[in-house]
Amino acid sequence: MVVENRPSDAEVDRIFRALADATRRDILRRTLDGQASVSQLAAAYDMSFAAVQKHVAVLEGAGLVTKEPAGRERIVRGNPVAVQRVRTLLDQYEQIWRARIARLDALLADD
Amino acid sequence: MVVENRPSDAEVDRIFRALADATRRDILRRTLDGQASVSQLAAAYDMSFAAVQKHVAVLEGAGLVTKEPAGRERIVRGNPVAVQRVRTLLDQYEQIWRARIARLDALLADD
DNA sequence: ATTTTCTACAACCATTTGGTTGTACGTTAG
DNA sequence: CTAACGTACAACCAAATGGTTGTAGAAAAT
Repeated sequence: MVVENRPSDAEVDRIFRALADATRRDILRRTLDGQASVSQLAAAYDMSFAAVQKHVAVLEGAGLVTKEPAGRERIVRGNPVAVQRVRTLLDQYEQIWRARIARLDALLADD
Repeated sequence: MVVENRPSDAEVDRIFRALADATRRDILRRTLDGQASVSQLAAAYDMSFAAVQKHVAVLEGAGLVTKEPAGRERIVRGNPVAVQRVRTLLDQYEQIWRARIARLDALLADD
């Protein structure tokens, strides 16, 4: 059974909003490439630990990343399923456009 | 010659930010499906004309939409090329994840 | 046992965002 | 010509964003 519930507007808002920041996109890249603790991530950026913590929270709130406790650390992992879902969303816009082109083609066809 | 210059961080910020609002996503859908004037768009939403005008401006700033004068109206059209570019961006995240999986597979292979 | 490390969270601040109303101006209709 | 329409733009406002510092607590290292 494929769950694949259609995401709500608010969820989509959160996903795109999370992606609308270069630091967060970089965190997503890193954690898709391999897991990292919050402090390891924080070391990579020229901002406070708390700021990076917030960025991770935004990504987590969007479902793009998961955070799992491991001793005193929190391990952050990129969520490939969520990324896939965003692509699916974008596909829908392309479908709309292709449908329009198809209609225009149909108009031009002299059958 | 394929132009396809890699978009800057700021450009990507603008694109995702533009998509992080349900009204703007709806405007994009409509204008990919078929052109519309700003006032036609405004009639579709429960907010002021000026608010819709701003949403269109955000989409235009992100390159997701173009605005062309036609008499006293401004015709808004969705830009399929920009949509395609966003998809390409998302693809890169998936590539990163697939590369990781490939590495893990290589580790497990006992050759 | 003490200190250090990693995290959580609150409080604060400047800037941006998403909305409003109001004014002004070019374009089309009567 | 005058009125109505479509747009642009400024000014304003509340809320959200992206950053900071500071405090506190749990886990690990010495």
